Amino acid sequence: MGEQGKRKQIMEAAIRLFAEEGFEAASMQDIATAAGVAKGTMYLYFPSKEDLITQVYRYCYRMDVEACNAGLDEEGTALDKLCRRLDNIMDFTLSHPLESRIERLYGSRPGSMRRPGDCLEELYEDIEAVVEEGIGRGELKNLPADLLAQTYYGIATAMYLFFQAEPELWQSEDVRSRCRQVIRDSLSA
Amino acid sequence: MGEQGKRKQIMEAAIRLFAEEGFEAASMQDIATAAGVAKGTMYLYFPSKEDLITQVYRYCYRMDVEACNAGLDEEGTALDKLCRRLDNIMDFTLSHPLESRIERLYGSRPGSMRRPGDCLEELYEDIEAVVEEGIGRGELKNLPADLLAQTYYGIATAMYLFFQAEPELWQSEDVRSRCRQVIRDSLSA
Amino acid sequence: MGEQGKRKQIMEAAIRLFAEEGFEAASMQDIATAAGVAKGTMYLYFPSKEDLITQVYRYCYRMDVEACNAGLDEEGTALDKLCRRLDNIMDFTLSHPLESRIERLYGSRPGSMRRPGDCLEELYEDIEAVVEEGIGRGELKNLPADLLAQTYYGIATAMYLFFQAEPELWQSEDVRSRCRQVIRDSLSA
Amino acid sequence: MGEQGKRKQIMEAAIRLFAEEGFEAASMQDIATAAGVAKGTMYLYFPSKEDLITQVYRYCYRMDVEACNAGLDEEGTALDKLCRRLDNIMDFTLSHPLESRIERLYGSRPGSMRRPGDCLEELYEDIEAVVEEGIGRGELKNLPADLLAQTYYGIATAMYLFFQAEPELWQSEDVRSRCRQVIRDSLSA
DNA sequence: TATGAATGAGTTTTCATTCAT
DNA sequence: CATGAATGAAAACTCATTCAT
Repeated sequence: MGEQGKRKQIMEAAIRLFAEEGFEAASMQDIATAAGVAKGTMYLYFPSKEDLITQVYRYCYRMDVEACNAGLDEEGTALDKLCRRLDNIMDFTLSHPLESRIERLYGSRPGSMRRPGDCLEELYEDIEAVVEEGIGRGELKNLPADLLAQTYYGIATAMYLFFQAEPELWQSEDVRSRCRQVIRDSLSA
Repeated sequence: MGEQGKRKQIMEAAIRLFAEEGFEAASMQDIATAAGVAKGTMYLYFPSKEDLITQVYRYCYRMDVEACNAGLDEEGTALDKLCRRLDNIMDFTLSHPLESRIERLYGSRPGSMRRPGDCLEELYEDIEAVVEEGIGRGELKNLPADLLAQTYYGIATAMYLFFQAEPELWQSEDVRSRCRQVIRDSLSA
Repeated sequence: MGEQGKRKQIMEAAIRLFAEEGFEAASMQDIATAAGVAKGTMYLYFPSKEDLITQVYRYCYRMDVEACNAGLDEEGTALDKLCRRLDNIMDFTLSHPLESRIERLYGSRPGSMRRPGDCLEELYEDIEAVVEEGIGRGELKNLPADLLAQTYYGIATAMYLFFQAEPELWQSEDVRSRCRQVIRDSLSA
Repeated sequence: MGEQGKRKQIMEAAIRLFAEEGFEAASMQDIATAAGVAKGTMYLYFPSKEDLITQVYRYCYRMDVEACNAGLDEEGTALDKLCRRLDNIMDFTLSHPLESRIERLYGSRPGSMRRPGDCLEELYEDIEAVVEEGIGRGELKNLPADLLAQTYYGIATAMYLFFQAEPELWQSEDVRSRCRQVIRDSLSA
């Protein structure tokens, strides 16, 4: 028992410390201590700190992608899908603030542009696919699909940053529907 | 001559290295070398690295704020002001990619929420003031002013990140007007 | 094996270098090299240079106190105790010149008066207790006990500094008895 | 005016800062600032910090020697001279605590044994001359003259350290005469 | 003479990584 | 597998000293 439990302990401690202190300020020793393992043990599961960071990021990113894509195919139109996605994002973000902070920290990491494959690509592709279809159908504005996708992502990010600070506001169905309306208005043709 | 030239050299080297490598990865020695001064000279102009970071940030931030607010009062409605602001942001960002990167890096620094007075406050206040007025006049959607302001900011950020990658697209008046339309649609009542 | 051997190596190297070069002039690197360990290893055993200094001092001080107090209760009168103590001091000092130099260096460190608990207190108290008793019995001169104690300490220090330079002289029982006589004459009523 | 005034300002500031902070902790900049001159000016009057330290020490030392020797030839016996000297030391020390602190600091500087000519030699020689004569006359104990001189010096130092802490005690003629008696008893044959 | 900006060697300290047990 | 002592490269910062003005 616990063979891969160690790995999980390390990941969880790393998520918390990276989110709270940042990737540089959290030391391998800090994480080891928080995870209840020895420093050397870290290197049995992750070949380097850089690797740990990447794996932590990918893990958070994957959680996010999956949470965001949940139930999208139940929706008909592109706008419905994007609004559903907003709900998903918000749920994920409010229930997993550490993981969503990791994503943001990693995204603004210097040199992140030099790490192709790491960053947001799949997420953007998923959104872009929906957006492209919507543009094709004349449902969405006629702008480059990646621009629209990025715009959508920007709005969603703005909103979850806002509601992270005031989570109870998002409980109001009225507020939620008006937020969806912002999405609809901004993107629809 | 050159007395305060040294200070400028250091600031410029710091802006470039911080933007390219990040605040932690760029060492004082790196910056000194890039600025063509000795390590010790850095400390004649900036008492500590943290202080250098703060001053670099404030300098970039101030440039940004001033560029963004230029000519806003020539515009009548809140939406006009916000669209003009989008143009300003885009101009600033395309002509000063390093400075605008510094701003983003600083904003996502760990512990940045604990540094009051440093971060974006004035910028948000400027936007919020416009937004609030627009809401009051029934011109903008009836949502919390800070949420609308943050949404606007999110869209603008999304757009400038997009156009930084494809700057020539922003040259098209057609694209520009459709971008403005996204702003209008998303915020107007 | 050798686990706490490292700590000892470091302490010994530190004692030698501090005694020879002084606390400021001996760098952590110097001491590490002399101890045959890496710089980083120093910080496994001592959290800072200041801490190393304090621990080195306390170690020397404790050796001294214990050596000086040995067998004092075998002596009857205050003067006998103080003469026995002189023998002890001299033995300690001649056999541990580095340790006794550390004590003097530390005592004359700037700011040492601001470090209560560090400096000589117990040593003085021990002497003072003997002196006070001797004054009470009319055996010693009627002067403030702390003045007499300090005077005794001054004589003893003067003597060990002298005999450190000419150790073979102290081998002469004749010289020793005349030194004791100096103590007796100076303090007795 | 003030040509050599600068030199004096620097010396006085150095005496104060060295006495208060120690030779290493007081920086050339600190002293320059305290003296009201520019850093570069320091080097017009003193070729190096080490040299400044030495000159400061010699200045204090000379003051001390002169103050201590004052009026000695008015006294007849060796013991009278040594008691008079004690008065002189005490007066000097109580009126010039900084200068006397400098002497002590310098004396316990590491490497001071490697600086022949700097340290106490003349002072000891003066005392030794008196002591030798006293031994020759049978007035003082038959011990090596340098040992007796050092003992005398140790007692005097102990006393002035004591009375620096409680200066008003030294005002009592009774206390003073008993202190002189300690000197007499300890040294006389 | 006087200045103070500039220098760079040197200091303390941290931390990712290795490896013998 | 797990440990944690040991390492040393690298970082921030200080300060005596120089030198152009």
